[in-house]
Amino acid sequence: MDTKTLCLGALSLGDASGYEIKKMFEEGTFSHFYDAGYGSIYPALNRLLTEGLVTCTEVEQENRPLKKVYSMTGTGMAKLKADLSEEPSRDKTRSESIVMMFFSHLIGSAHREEILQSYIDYYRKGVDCIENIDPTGQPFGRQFVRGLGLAVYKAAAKYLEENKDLLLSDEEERDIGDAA
Amino acid sequence: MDTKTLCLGALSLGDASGYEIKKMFEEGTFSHFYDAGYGSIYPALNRLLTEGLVTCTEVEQENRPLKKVYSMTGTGMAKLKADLSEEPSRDKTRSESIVMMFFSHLIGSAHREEILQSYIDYYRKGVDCIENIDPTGQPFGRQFVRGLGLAVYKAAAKYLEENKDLLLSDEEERDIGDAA
DNA sequence: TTGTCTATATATCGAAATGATATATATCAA
DNA sequence: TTGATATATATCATTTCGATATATAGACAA
Repeated sequence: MDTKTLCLGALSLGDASGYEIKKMFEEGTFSHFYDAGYGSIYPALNRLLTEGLVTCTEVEQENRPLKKVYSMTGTGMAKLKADLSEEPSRDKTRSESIVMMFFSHLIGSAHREEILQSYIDYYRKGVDCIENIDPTGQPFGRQFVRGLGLAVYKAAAKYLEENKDLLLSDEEERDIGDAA
Repeated sequence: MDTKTLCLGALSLGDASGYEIKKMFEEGTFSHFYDAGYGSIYPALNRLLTEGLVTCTEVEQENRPLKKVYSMTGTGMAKLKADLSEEPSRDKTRSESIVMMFFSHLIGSAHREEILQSYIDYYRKGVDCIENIDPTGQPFGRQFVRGLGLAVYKAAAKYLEENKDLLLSDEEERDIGDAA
């Protein structure tokens, strides 16, 4: 599974431009479980075009630049279903915030507080964002994923808030303090 | 922050070979918050060598191939601290399992069950793995991260187990069933 | 003996992704 | 006029990915 598959998935929800698909990854439909940027979305859409899995229509807009709207072909839908029927590979995660908390003995306490507060905010905003999605009438899988995101984000926010003292307390062997 | 920084972080915990560092990403120290493979670890180590941030000693072993053990230099430690003191970029996540659950209306019910069960097992194993790490005497940040991982993994496993009916129930508008 | 599997090790490569940036069409404020 | 914002498409040097290769061993089955 690669960005092509996710673009097909996005288009299975309705025709969209590259920019709109990026929005879905950014702070929308897919944001809490799949990450992709312009540098992979546009090449993926071009590959899908070349392979006949999507079609593309240029649309003129008022007060806005020209827009390319992509649609799935029947072959594209078949490919999406085939990809979804494979064995999933393992989850991939990279969190610089957690790395910094792991090595928090190597950084100053002001930075530590900053990272922690930003991370709490990130999860609280994520909870709000997911809660604002109305699950009514959506496919069961989509409702399930919404609930999973909520459960995880709430648990993370709760833990971060309740255990901040552990992260922020000073260790006797810390070799840099507020002087850093 | 890139794989070089994480390799420096790994070496701040003690000298190690490329293979041992990979193990830390795979099912060890970093596995639930930072992902990296051989294809990025070895080039990163070579770049660190070129830049004088690590040194490397070849060690002969009995019944085992030659091993290259890497150590941090003082410059390497300074670089690690500098990297850890920057603003963290946003978390990156990719979960094919969740993608498949999101589009579960497009796949057969046997595959749905399989994915769900594998995902529950994955989280349950993660909980066991983290619980087996003894937090005693570790830096507070490391203890904090262990607790965060536990909180999140438990919440995910709990949700998955308690809501499996939602994912596995049939929708009237499903256009493929067990025939796929 | 060969093949397969496992574990410990280092390494590589074509394809994909990254992060930053560029460009374009608009609007608005300083 | 410049800078910021929003909507849009696109690109590029660098890094990463996933699979694979190679090496040193040992164990086991055909």
